[in-house]
Amino acid sequence: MRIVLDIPSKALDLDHTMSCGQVFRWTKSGDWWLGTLGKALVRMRQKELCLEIQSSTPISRSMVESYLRLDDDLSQILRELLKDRTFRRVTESVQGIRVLRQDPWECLVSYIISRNCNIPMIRRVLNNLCQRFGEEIVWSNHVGYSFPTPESICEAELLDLTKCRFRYGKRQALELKEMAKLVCEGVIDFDMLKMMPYVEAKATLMSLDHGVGNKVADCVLLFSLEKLEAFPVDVWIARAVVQLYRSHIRPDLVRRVNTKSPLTPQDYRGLSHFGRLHFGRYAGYAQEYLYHWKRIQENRCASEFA
DNA sequence: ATCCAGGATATCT
DNA sequence: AGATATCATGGA
Repeated sequence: MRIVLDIPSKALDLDHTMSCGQVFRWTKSGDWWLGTLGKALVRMRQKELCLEIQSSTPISRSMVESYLRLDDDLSQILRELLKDRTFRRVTESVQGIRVLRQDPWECLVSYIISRNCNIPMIRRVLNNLCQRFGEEIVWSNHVGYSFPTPESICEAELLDLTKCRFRYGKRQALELKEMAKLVCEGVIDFDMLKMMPYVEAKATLMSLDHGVGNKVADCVLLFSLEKLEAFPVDVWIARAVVQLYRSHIRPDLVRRVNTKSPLTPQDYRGLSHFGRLHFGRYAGYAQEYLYHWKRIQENRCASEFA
């Protein structure tokens, strides 16, 4: 399959999009990115304005276009964000990032696991999880694993889950099992969450009380539940915002970020609220550009994807 | 050795 | 409401 990206609204930089820390399971070998979409093992590569896609089993063009959010008019989104002159500095070095439309269950699990971890570790743990509880997919010389279904996690033994070596072992194994159960029972209904307004959907996710706080909720909302106004805040975003928008941020918060003291819940609300207010309905897009820009600046993206 | 990474939560005051 | 302790991996 080929997708031609010959108009600005369809602009894309596959490398930046795959490596900017929103997804964790894609790997790059040569110029091909290899990953899974549903139960298909997929590889894609970009040459200038042409995207080439191959898969182990047939997948539809609309499935790929949806995943890459090619339905978003990127030139229009950036036109809105670039009304802020400061943001231009960011897009001088980072271009073509798209927020991906992830599967909500995979996204939820990924960000529950992500707590207090760096990206290589998140990748390792997720791979452990998929190898143990997903389905093996063999495709010529490639081997991959589909993401475990909620049912498979629901039925998993706690001891087997902990073998995935989560950051917070047994505690997170329990959280995943509880979440899987709620999804299986229909208590968590991702289609409902997609239809709710941002604030309501976020409150619903956080009220479940199984490892979803402010940050995880915002990531899941942005990356899988159509809330492009969500503005997740981690240490990198805090540093980027303090560096670029210092005058908008309370001095004591600036000092705490600069001294690398832990972010309090109020700090989170302050920074996330600033993001949504300042960048508007596409704050989540701005967030991804800021995040990747700051990590490149601090030299933290050195090839973690082999 | 110490510090740090896409934090959340229970338990204090 | 706000501060604090706890959870407990693995790389630099």
